[in-house]
Amino acid sequence: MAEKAQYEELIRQFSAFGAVKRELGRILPADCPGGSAAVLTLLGRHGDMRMSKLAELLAVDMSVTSRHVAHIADRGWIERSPDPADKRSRILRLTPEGQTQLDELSERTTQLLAHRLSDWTDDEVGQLAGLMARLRASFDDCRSAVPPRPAAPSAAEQSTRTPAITT
Amino acid sequence: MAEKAQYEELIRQFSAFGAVKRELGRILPADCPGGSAAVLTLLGRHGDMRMSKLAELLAVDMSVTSRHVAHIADRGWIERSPDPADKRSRILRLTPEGQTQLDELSERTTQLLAHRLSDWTDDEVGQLAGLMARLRASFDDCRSAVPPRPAAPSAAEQSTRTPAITT
DNA sequence: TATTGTTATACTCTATAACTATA
DNA sequence: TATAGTTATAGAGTATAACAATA
Repeated sequence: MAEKAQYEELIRQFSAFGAVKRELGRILPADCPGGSAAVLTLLGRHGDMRMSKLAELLAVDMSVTSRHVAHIADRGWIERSPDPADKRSRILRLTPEGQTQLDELSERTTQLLAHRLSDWTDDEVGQLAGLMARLRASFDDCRSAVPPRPAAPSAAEQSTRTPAITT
Repeated sequence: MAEKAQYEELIRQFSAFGAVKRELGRILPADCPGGSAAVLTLLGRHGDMRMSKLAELLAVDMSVTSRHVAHIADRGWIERSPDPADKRSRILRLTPEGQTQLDELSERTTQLLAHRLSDWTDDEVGQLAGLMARLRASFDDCRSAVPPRPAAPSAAEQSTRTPAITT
């Protein structure tokens, strides 16, 4: 358990991180904003998946996911095939054009980081990535562990989407 | 200089960090969104300053700063006094009410982090904060060092604001 | 003429709620 | 009745451009 002053310092760094995020956003292609880039990256990393799985990985509401996905589908970067096992679902898959776009994204961001972090060692980059991964994990763990009722959180409580109205 | 795969991993962590940011945003008081909180925090940390200095610390355009500042001034959390040395400028200063609001913010965010990072050591928290500070510094350095003409970047190039039209 | 700060407008990301079509 | 996904609407953050007051 750390000191309060350390948490305050950490919060300040979180806030300042926005500037880094914005600079990375500026190098994106015109019709591929951050949300689209995130979807392409996750599909490239984890392979074909359903909307709900993608929403979970993005850690945003399904409605948000739906809009990002529609945007990149309009541009032919992904295909949405019906899921034979469940006609409500759609399977998302990168098209060759999507892969090309993803390669372009990777090229640009990698190049920017290579410039900006030219004096960072391989080990330091790994440390930062590792600590940020652990940070995310610490927040994820608590999302299911903390809620009011300590026992067996329901599927609805863990869901990333707007709860349906239980009339 | 690190490997391309490491940069890609780092980018993924940057993207996932949004979930942490959003969770922190959810605990803010109703009339104190993230932008207002950032302004209060910087004024508490660095003391009285002018709009332009604040915009630089926030690393956003002055127009954005102006809106955040207007929001918290409307609530009586800061005073905007005319700068005797330059009548175009305004000096921003936390009011006692602003300090109270800032204390409340600090209390809430500290408490959330204490919960989420309960299994992090003091040293680990410090490492993450340190690496993020260095990350920001690496990006800042390049902002003034990289532009097209290598020699003596003009004031306009370093400014955080929309350049005036030079008619 | 240049700079400080404000305002108007537009774009991106997000969440909530209501809706559909399946299950 | 519950779930997968879509769409409409609203709120926050940001950037660009045009503007007023002052240097």
